Order: sequence, then structure tokens, then C-alpha cells
Amino acid sequence: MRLLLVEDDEDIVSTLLPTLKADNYTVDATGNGEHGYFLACTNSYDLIILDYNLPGLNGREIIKKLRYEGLSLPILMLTVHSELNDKIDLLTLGADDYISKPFALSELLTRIKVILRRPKSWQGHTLKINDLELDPDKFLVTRGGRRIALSSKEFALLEYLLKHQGLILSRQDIMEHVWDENADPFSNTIEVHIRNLRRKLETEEQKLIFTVSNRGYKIDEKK
Amino acid sequence: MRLLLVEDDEDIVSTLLPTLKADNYTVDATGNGEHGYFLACTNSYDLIILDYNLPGLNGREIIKKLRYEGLSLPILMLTVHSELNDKIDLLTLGADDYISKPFALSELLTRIKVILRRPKSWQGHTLKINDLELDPDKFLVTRGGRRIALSSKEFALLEYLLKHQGLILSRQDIMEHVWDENADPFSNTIEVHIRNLRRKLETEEQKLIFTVSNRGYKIDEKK
DNA sequence: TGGTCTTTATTTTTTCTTTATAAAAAATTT
DNA sequence: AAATTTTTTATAAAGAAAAAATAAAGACCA
Repeated sequence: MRLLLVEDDEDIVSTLLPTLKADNYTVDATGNGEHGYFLACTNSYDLIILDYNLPGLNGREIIKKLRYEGLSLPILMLTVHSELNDKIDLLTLGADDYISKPFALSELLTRIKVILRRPKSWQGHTLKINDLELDPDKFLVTRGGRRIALSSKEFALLEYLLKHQGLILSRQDIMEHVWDENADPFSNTIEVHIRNLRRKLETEEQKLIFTVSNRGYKIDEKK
Repeated sequence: MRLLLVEDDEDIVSTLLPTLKADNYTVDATGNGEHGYFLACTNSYDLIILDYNLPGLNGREIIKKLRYEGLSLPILMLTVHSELNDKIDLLTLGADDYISKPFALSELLTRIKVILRRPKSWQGHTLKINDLELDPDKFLVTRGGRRIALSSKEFALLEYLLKHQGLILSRQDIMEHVWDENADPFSNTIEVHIRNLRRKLETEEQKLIFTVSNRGYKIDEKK
């Protein structure tokens, strides 16, 4: 899952960034409102974490512009107490949730998870297909009950494929949701990660990730 | 579906072109307004993506001339924010939609789909005939519920035939809508692809693609 | 330093086009 | 109308091009 963090308070960023990355999110961050807006327009994020007070362009204006552009991605606002009277306003403006500073990290992480939790195809937080299970919270993958160790990129990639099982995901889709903005679109790192996943997850009879030439990859129950 | 992209910004073209092609559109591109106008007049496109500011001939002038010529194909305009006051003007002039830069790729792709979907009355994105179904979004073809794997050219060809079922489509029609401008008009690659489609889709009793000698091919319910 | 991620170079696979020939349909001649 | 010629379409198979898989080396970084 790819996040955009728009926050100018260095303290918050320096604690939040490592935590989010450790929690296996792909994160782009900026401290400037204008730049945040630009990033939001030109990339595909699954969630934006947006500070209210920002240099350049403030949170309220960013939401307004994004919604006007027709972008419907979830937005989580960070506000300080004194601004709290605005909360209804923020929600009507198009924010999906807000959290007021100071906040506990765990609280924020919970809210993020709640927002990102899609009703689709994942009950009890566990993604399943055939005898494969992936638990995003516990960073755990098992196949046939046997635990398989994955690196964090491998895990993120598998999670993304599983969340959209049955759909063909193009390299670009994958790039945009599993890698951050610095990724080279012409790199073959996706192929390499697919290869590593296959090596770890598949057997001769039990294929899992299917290549659809010229379109992308997909995970599906039936061949 | 065949698209024409008229845009002089190299950055936009270099990200857009691969994306569109990956999304299985056949795309011609030019950075010059005059040339864009020429291409639009001399080819059969299903949609034009047109930049506002162009060398040679600008977007507004191109629309005006095309509409004056009586061409009714959909046009999607790309504008920058400052030009946005012109939007009503653009729409009355004959653009079908506009999107302002910077934009998310996914956003543009969605709009393209919406526009191309407009006139036709096929339900749920799925094209059907007899026991054959084709889902353009999922890149999925089934016959009698059984999945059939097609290459992307085969898929595009079948999609084109299905979208115009009942009509006889000439080789030229097919060339113009399924292949790009570099295709050799005297090649027999169409015959070969038809052959491959037939091999994958037809049985002895269940014919699907009919040859009308000297005129072209058609797909139809009744023989 | 070991593990992870990315890059580079190479091989393999798949898809697309061309070429050559056969078959079928249409046109022409007798 | 039958026989012959010409044109159009079908097929198989080789060749070219593009896409994907792989191996291995390099970069990064906790």
C-alpha cells in the first residue's frame, strides 16, 4: 500500500516515516502543501495523510482541489486541538477521518488500517488463496501451514497481488502501488521480485502467479 | 480501439504512450498540431487526446476545424490550470471532456474508458454472442464458460469484431482500428490472426467468424 | 557484513509478421 | 455451361521482434 505524507513538522515526520515503512507501507513524504498536491495529482496513492497547517497550500485547500479534480482516494487529516471546531467542516469537505495532535503512533496506525481495510476478499485481515495465507498484521505468510520467509518488498508485492486476486495487474499498477516515486519505470525489478516470489512459493504442480503476456501478472485460484 | 495523441510535451508523451499501449489501445502520436489535424482527417480514430497548447495549430483550432469537417469522433482535451476558464468554451466547441494537468494517469485512463463506452449499449462491459463472452476490462474471453487464452492482438481483433457484430468489416476497417499507422496494408497478418482466432474459438459445429468474400469478415449470431 | 534491493547482461519464451503454397471463390473465355 | 484463368482467402511454417525469465554482479543500508 502506497501512502503520501504531507507534513511540515520535522519531529512528526521523523517518527512517522520509519514507523510507516516498518509497517510495510510504501511512503512518499513532503513538507510543502503545493508539492503535496502535485504528488497527489501525479501518483496513485492508496491514502494521503495530510497536515492541516502547511506552507504553500494548506490541508483544507488541498482537499478541496483534489476533490474538485475528481480524485476519490482516502484522506486522513492531522489537526491540532484548536482547529478542532473545523472537524465537521473537514469531513464534509472530503476527508475520510481526522486525528488531532498530539496523538499516539499506535492510534494513527490503527486509523490507517481501518481506512485501508477493504471489505473485499479479506476476512479477518487474512488474505487467502488455495493453501496460501498472508497476514498483513503479523507479516506472516504460510503455504500449506508451512511458514515462508519473505523480504518486505516481496511481502508487499504478494499482498498487492492477493488483494486484487483474479485481476490482471500491469507492471505500472504494481509500480504505482508497491514502489515509491523514485522507482525507475523501466527497471526490471518487478520481474526479479516475481521470480523470487515464485521460487519461494511455487512448486512444480502448484503454480500461483500467472503471467499474462503484454498485460501483467495475476493471482487466481483456477489456472 | 485506436487513439490519436496530439501532445508536444515530451514528458507527458513518454509516460502516456507506454501506458496507453499497455492498456491495449492502438496509438498514433504526434507533437505538432498541423500533423495531428492531418492524421485525424486521414485516419479513423476512436478517440483523440488533444493538448491545448501546441505548435503549428492549437487544440481549440483543431477541434473547430475537425467539427467543421463534420467529424464526430470523441475528443478529450488536456489543459493546464490557468486555461481552465476556457473549459465551457472548449466543451461547447466540441470537446467531449477535458482534464487539467497535472493529472493522475489512472484518472486519464478512466476518462478514456468512460468516453469510449458512451454511445454503445453493451451491458456490464461484457460483449456477448451466443456462448462467447469477452470482458475488455479483465482481458477475459470465455466460450461456454470455458476460459480461452488470447494474445493481445487476437484479443483486440476479436473485441473489434464483437463490437460491430452483424456488420461486415473490411480488411481496411480492421487495419485502421486494430493496427497502428505503421502496419503494412498489403500484409496478410489479418488472415493469420483470424485463422488463429478461429483455431482457438471455433469447433466443427460452432462457427463464429464468417468470411464474406471480397468484402471482409463478420461475427454474427445466426450463420 | 549479511541480507535486501536494483541493475546489467543473457537466455528463453511468446507473439507478431512474412513468405510460400494450397485451396476456394469469382471472373473470363470458349 | 464447362473449362480455364485470375483473384481472393486459408494454411503452415519459418523468421523477426518483442516481452519475460533468469543469473549474476553491484549498490545500498541497517
